[in-house]
Amino acid sequence: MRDVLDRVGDKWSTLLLSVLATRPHRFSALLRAVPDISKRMLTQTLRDLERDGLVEREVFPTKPPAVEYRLTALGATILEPLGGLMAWADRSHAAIRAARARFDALSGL
Amino acid sequence: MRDVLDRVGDKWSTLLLSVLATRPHRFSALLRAVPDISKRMLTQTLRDLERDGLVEREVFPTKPPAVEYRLTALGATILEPLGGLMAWADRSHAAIRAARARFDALSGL
DNA sequence: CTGAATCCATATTGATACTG
DNA sequence: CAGTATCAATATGGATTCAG
Repeated sequence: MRDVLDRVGDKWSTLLLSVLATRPHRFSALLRAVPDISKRMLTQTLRDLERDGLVEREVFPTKPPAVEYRLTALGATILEPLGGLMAWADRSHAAIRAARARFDALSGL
Repeated sequence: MRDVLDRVGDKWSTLLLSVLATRPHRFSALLRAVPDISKRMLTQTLRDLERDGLVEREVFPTKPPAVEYRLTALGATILEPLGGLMAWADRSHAAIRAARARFDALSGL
């Protein structure tokens, strides 16, 4: 349970799942689609998602090789609950920012 | 957006929110309710949740002092989307474990 | 193009000891 | 009881380099 949510809560994992929700992407396309992710973290996060069966990897034996990543059926099922959470974050970010400002103001006294 | 989800994805934050969902708890009660969390991480996570306005802290000026933590109205609103994700994790953990076993078996060849 | 391997700086965390 | 302070161990992430 904990380690399942650990991945869900991972910054890059959620971003990658969101991007792959629209359509399959190649490695380099993901690199461009997710600003600030390093090649290293992209590889590692994709491996984790693949290991968990949320993403699948297809290699096209062209030269140079192309690799496409797509959501699996299982991976698609997480989009709804994940979307619920992102919607909450969207609804609440104003309130959260306000709370942070209040808190920080009081801390600095 | 990212930093909002960062907290949501945090292992201890989600656990604490779940525990506080049932009823307010005192510091030491939380320490007992969440196995393996250290005093240090409990303090820090509670501060973060308080700063974000999801949890509030009430000090009773007794001797020795007692401090109670409870969900705020905002904090209560996250329970539903969070529950959705935990339900997903619950539904999917078998499939995920199977996927991991498959993946690890192939990796070890 | 896709990725593995290495090196290194920094961030997180646990353990411990101390305080109001 | 409810923290804070400090230190040491570890984990994490970026940059770089190399390879199929």
